[in-house]
Amino acid sequence: MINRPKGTKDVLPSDVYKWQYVEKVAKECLRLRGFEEIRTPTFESTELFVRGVGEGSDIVNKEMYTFLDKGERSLTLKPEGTASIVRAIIENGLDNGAMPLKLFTLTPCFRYERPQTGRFREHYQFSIETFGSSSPLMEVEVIGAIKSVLDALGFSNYIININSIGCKECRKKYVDVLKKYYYKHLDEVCEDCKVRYEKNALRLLDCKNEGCQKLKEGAPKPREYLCDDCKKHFDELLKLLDASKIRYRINDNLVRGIDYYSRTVFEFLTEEKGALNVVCGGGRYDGLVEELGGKPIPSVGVGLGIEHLLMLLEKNSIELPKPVNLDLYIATTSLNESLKAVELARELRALGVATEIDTMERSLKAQMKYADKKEAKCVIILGEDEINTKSVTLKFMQSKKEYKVNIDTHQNLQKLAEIIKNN
RNA sequence: GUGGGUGUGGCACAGUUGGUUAGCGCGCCAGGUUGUGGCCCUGGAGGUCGUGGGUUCGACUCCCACCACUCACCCCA
Repeated sequence: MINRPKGTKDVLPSDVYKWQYVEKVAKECLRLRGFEEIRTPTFESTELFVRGVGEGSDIVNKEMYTFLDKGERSLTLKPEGTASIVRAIIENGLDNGAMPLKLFTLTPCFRYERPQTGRFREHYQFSIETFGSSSPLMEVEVIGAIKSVLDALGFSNYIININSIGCKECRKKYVDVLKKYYYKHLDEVCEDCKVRYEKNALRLLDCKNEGCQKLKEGAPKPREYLCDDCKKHFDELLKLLDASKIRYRINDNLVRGIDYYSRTVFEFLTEEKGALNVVCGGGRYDGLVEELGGKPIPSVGVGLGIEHLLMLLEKNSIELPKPVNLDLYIATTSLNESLKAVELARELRALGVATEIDTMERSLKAQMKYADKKEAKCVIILGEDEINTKSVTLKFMQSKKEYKVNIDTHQNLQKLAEIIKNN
């Protein structure tokens, strides 16, 4: 027995409609705001992520699916979506086009980590990426866009947390101060924090260990060390959010795990434990395009995990609308009848009626049961009488309403299709 | 990478002082009026009890190892 690889998931027919619905809603929300879709490869040169995501990050250090292809090229399955999009922009010269660029994408992401609730080795990320604006208006645009998706799905059980970690310059100063503060207490701090101190000191701020909380409380915060420009940017952003009636909470301990963020970082947080507590997260990454070899173009983006979102919707008892998959089932009990059914089905499908016919040569009872299981909207039994009189009884499974309909002319078939659609 | 939990037909489970044909529910297939579903009844298919060793006259039940899944941590969507 071959099983699915660890950390992957089968989306079964009974659940696919949820994915389709979320995708449809998300794409429509973004389209309404002038965003365009972009699609990039599933794998990229390893170098792209090493430079984009950051050499110091855990994603690059221990979580990437990296392999050599037969031409000895080092490739990596996307661990996140942003670097790939930035590469595509530079490579295709979109950075020379109209600004701002407002893009969205839906892409699988791969990270080699131990799976747990809401966390997989392959997951789908819906992300929004914008380029060209250094104004806080763009943060509001991006936050507003992803919020509109959640609104449209009826999900509001989150709090927007926001913070500024400063630009390269003021962050460097801040990290020095932070390390100086922690230096004296390194023996009191948990093992993880010791590692953080060395590798990524900013992350000291989101340690959840009980013993570290008190020290964390007293630690200096990024906002206290912002340069004038960064401070102004953040203040304006808050004003704009207020004016947009977007509710948020400043969280001085909010930092993010990917190196490319600058100034604004934000997360939509829920009450859930563990990985599920983040609905989506993002921020500004002004240096990334240049870092990857393009022009110095400022950027803001956000990513949302589809599996996360679906689990959260379920936990919040939010039901997504289930479409009618099958409009009509045509039952037959002989090969001759089946031949006629094939013909009738072809014409009705051309009229947009989702139609299924028997392919098992089963009894009428078995076929009715099957139509019931498949939640067919209605059924026609096509027997010798019907074929001879060119007239069928259309039965609606739920209401049990029945209609006598002639199937002799194309016009009558159109009528039949109308009846199915309108009931 | 670290720590905990669990592993019995497609799914959810019962099955312990170890005893000989391994059970139930749902699902699936067929039949119960030869042209009609959802309820009910009957029958059927389907399991080397995660895998490999060990203890024993005998193991789904005890021991060991491995594997898988799962939850939490690190990290992250």
